[in-house]
Amino acid sequence: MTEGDPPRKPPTIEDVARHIGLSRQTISRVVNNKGKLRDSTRERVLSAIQELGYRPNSLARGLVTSKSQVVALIVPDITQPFYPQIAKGVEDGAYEAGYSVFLSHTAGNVDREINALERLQGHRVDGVIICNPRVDDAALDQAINNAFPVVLVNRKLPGVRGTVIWPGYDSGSALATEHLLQLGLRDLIYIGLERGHQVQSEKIRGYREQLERYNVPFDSGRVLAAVESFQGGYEAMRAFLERGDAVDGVVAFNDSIAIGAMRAALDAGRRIPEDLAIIGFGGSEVSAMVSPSLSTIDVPLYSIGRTAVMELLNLIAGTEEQHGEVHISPKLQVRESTTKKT
Amino acid sequence: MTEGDPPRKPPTIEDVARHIGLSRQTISRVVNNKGKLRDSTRERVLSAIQELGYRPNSLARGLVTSKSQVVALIVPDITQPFYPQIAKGVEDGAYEAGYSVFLSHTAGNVDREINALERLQGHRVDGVIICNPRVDDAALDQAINNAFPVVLVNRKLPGVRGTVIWPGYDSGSALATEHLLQLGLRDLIYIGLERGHQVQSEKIRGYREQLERYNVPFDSGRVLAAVESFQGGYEAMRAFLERGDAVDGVVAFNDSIAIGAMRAALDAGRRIPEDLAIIGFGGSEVSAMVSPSLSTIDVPLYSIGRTAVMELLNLIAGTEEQHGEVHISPKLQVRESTTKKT
DNA sequence: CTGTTAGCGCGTTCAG
DNA sequence: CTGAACGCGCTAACAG
Repeated sequence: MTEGDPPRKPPTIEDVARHIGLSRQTISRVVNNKGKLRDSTRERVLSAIQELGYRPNSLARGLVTSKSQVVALIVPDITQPFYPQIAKGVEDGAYEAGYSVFLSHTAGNVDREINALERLQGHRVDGVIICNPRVDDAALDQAINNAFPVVLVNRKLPGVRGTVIWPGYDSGSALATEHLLQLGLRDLIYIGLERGHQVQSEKIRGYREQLERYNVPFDSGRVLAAVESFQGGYEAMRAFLERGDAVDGVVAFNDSIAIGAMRAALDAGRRIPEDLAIIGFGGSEVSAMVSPSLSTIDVPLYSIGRTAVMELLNLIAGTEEQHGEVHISPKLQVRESTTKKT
Repeated sequence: MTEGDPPRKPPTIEDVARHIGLSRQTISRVVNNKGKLRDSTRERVLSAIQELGYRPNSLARGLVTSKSQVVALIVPDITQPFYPQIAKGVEDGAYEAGYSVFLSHTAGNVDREINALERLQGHRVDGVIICNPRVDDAALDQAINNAFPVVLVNRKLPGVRGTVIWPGYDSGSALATEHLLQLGLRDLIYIGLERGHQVQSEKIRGYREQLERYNVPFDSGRVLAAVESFQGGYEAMRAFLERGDAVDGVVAFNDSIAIGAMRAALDAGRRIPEDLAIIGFGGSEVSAMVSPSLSTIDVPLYSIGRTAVMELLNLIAGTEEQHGEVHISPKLQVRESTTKKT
């Protein structure tokens, strides 16, 4: 019966105004809670809005206010661990503040990252959070200066505006290493990534510091390079074990690698943790699900996300310095993989 | 030196026009590739755009075209398995089509879901994808009819416009069950959720059908209710084992529950798969990382996400019926937890 | 307390 | 092929 009601245009503020014989401005006032107006008027307007199902058009509003009430989160790949939790923190914080959030993922591709940035610029987002940015400093700087405030997660950008959220990779790694050292283990190895980037080098720094603190010589030959995955950890560990060098403890770059390494060790007949203790990094859900469960460095991802939006909203509101660094401390989470049974 | 350059307003189309002494219209034409114009003119415009760093204002554009080039994805919780992969599929599809995507998560809260829908309505998004909607049919119907096209994932909505993407839960569950039955197992149990919802009942249907096909009586006392988590699976399995009833095979609602159950069985001294075979559902990454690795029903989440956007873009373009159901078939993934060693 | 007048930046007519 | 006028829906100034 209902005749084809194709894209029926939504009601405008004008429609509401005419519906009750008032001016647009009055409607606008009650919608935005600005200025004083009679309660009875407010009531009438509110019920008219209700009746017509009026929703203020954010596009029009943004056009005049130069504020879109939108922020964006750029991640390399939302399916990778870390990002979903960060995204949740961002979403929650934004939601509470009345902001909507764009999600863009870049597939670790610089061009796509730049492209996303430009598109967001077109949408006039009020601010952007970028996780593990791949673009170079100049591009970032340009975006920050010309388009919108930026919060960086996992990337330090010296001399550039924008706030940086930086999980304490060095301290976390130190925590992990010290934990093994306190267990009396001395033949440690580190399984990291192929190419050193900022995160990797910080983690190795923490590892090395603790080694030296315990008077264990740091041997770069005992820092293995692995592909960033379960498989990568497996391969690296298997290859190392075949060398026959002594090892009683493994510090891994992240949980996936750690679990891969653990699996390889088990397959090679090592008992965990009796023969070999392993500790990961990240505090992923998986770490509790594997058997033996994996000790790890718990990174408070959700609060990283939340902190990131809060900082961003501050930047947007202009109530804060244009740059700064927020450090977030990870915690040691001890599980079976480093617990000698008594 | 650069004097405080606070929110320097971005250049408008007018700025570009004046910069090279042409009219706005000309600029607009080259930006939108409409109408014919001299190549030399196009060149000049393009380089001016480049030089000034001009980005068309999507807000203004959307205001006049009634198209925002934005779609939204609503999920209960982006940190739950499934959603990140779906989100990635959505993002990729949208990106290629020149759309940006809003992500909103609802924490499984109906009010927040409605709120998100309204906010998106305000942003004049061109369409919305909702995963596991919690809102009632009426609210959905209202949104669909008055605001934007909707694609539903994991929710059948009879008699309502909008496209539905429905993974074959029944066939997947049947696949899992049949797999165990073919292994010669007959004392099966099913570990599902507390409260039956659409997905749960479909899965149980597939389970039951296969049981009957193999002349194994279906006993509702052997359908366990668990909280949807690793812990939940663990508890349910532990409680069941304490009852002492015979069991040689477990079909689980999802991978987390399956892994929890597996852990409980191992803790109770059962060997897997020798004493007990377990199969999950979902094809999560974890399933390959646990030991023994978990057989599962692999759901092509990425392509579900991709399919969802494609359908949505079709709806937006109006080139397609206003409703329909797209079924996606999951596949059996055999791993150690159901592989008798020979 | 409420109404009137301007644009915000852009695409779309319609004349040149 | 190009320029001028109009309006998308809304808020910010001013009036009244």
